[in-house]
Amino acid sequence: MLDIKYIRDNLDLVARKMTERRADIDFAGFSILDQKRRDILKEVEGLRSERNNVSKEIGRRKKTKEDAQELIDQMGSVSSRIKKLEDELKGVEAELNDLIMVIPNMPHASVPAGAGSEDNPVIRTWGEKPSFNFSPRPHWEIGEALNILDFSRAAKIAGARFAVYRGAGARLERALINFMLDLHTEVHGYTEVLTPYMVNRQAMTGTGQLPKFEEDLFKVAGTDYFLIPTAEVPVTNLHNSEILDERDLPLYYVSYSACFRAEAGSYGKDTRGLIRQHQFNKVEMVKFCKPESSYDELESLTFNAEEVLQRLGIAYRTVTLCTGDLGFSSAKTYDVEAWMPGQGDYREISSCSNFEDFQARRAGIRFRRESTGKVEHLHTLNGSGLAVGRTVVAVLENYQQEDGSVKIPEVLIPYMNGVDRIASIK
RNA sequence: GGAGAGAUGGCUGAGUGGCUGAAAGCGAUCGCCUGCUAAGCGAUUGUACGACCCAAAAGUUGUACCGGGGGUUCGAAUCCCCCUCUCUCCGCCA
Repeated sequence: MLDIKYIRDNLDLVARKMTERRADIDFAGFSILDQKRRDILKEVEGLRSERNNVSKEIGRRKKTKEDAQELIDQMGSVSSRIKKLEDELKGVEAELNDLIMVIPNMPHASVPAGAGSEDNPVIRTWGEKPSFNFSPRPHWEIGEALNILDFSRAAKIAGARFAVYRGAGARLERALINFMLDLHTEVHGYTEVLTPYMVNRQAMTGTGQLPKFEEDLFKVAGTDYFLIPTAEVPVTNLHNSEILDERDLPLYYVSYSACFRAEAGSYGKDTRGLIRQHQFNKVEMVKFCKPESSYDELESLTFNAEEVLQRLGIAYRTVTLCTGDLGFSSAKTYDVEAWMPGQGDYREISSCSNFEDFQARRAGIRFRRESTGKVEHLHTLNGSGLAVGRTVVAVLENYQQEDGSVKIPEVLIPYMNGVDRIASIK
């Protein structure tokens, strides 16, 4: 969330940025509630102060056996007035909170204005798209022909938007997970964590999935648990309500997790294949850092994600999300899009974001700056490193051979127990 | 699932109705002392939200906060109720 004082002092700027983001926020209502809250607070605090003083005097008189009944009677009415104001205050604060929690983050000054994904500028491209002397097939055809992906049996046991991996397919998914985790822990300096896949409402609120996007989540019936849509949620919330030491920053975490998304509102989109599943695997990088370094950290985070594709030898491009395409909690996001020959298009395979202090304020994640002794909200970032299912898509489609087999990228061969090609047995 | 014990500041831990934002110890920071280190001595060691002041910072001041929520009371860390979490024992279980 945004700092309430910041909104109050920069109302016009915030309102303008929210329009760019296409977020419809009731700022007039905000101002009224904010003023009302402070008015009530002023009165109630004055009365509480009075009550504290008089109560002390009552205590003193009782000790010296003086009569205090008059003061006690007097405080009775003050207390009931306080109670009434406190109830009122609670209501106003709840309303104000409801409003503030659905205001998205402010886009960073470097984020280009735009309406949607078609306005995202490409900032770099890497690698050569493979050329085929046959027409490249989509991964679901390759995978089903090799009997390594099975969508119809997945539909039988779960439904649409699920997949069963089999044999070398399952091994490929696992190989990619291990390859990515090893790269980020051994080369890029991240600490691996393995977290719960279900979290409570507070954690979901901390990273911004709640209260606004509950319909995108799976909720576990009969409990107050939600299935995580990304490891960002448990990992970022690892430090919620903490004050970290400045010397411990930056913190780098990498976490493999299954991810669960309801995909409400995406009916008809990517209905075939592994691109859009209710459950998929992802290796996620999360950083906690000081405000002054978060944009440098965003660059290195994005390069860390890109390096996975470079080592796999898969062409990609990186785009900056424009204001209209930016996620709710993000101040700036780069999407890395891998070339997928079977789709004939670049597809998002990683999304790297700087949330600045937006999540840190929601989740209460702070650090103490040694030079001033003051606590400040730190900055959080995260990025996929990478979405594993989509990486399988990229490998199958980029490394497909005319005979229907799929070569295994060099770096994955050790993770595939020496297998360098997936071919159908018959 | 049953029975019991707990939750207090960076940590340990006192505190059973008012003088407690909270003893004491540890740790940390600064200073003194000191060939070096250690020891010793002294000081410091909240967070949030308001108000005042204000370019800002600083400062002054008020309120709240002892797991979370509600209640009793003139007054609650302290009494009562509900919830969450942790620990121990029994049962069950991968």
